[in-house]
Amino acid sequence: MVRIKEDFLARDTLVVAKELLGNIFCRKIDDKIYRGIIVETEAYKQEDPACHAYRGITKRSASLFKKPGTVYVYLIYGMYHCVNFVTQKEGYGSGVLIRAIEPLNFTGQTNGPGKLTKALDITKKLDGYDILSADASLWIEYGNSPNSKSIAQTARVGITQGVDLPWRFYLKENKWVSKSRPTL
DNA sequence: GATAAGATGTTA
DNA sequence: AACATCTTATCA
Repeated sequence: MVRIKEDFLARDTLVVAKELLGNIFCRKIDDKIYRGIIVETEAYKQEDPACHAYRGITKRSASLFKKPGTVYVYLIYGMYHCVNFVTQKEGYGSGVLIRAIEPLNFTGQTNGPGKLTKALDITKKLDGYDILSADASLWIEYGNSPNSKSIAQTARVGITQGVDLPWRFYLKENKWVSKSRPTL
């Protein structure tokens, strides 16, 4: 039950995205703690056209520029929330999108970015939240480090820019990884 | 103030 | 493959 600290997140976003795999996503709701293994992530950096921080700081993306450990939650397509953890350093807009987790002590649909936020009641109320604070209701604990051979690296899902960047990481043969999208 | 596009999920 | 559905960004 050791929580990750700022030094884990204050590194290159690609490294953080890869190393978050296998760690435990924790969410406390009404004194119950829900835990799940992070099985799929994507990296987003400021100089990447697909990143919300690409065109500078805006009202929506402001949290991406805060210190490592800040939560960035936004609404997509008017109906689904997506959750990110901010990385690197304050003032630089970057983060890791959590796309899927494997539930450990609860049941729920968590094999997609919109589904896992719905299952764990993650909404814009948590945007700008600090997961490193002592009384956090959302945080990450160290889990089992996956064998490097079990990690797959591919292009990201659901974007129209920066498609050539292989910045998506997931655990091979894990049934909780999100399904590929139909052609747009 | 209007408009277009979007880091998705469900259904058929 | 189509659609549900609405915030945000980007103009004017």
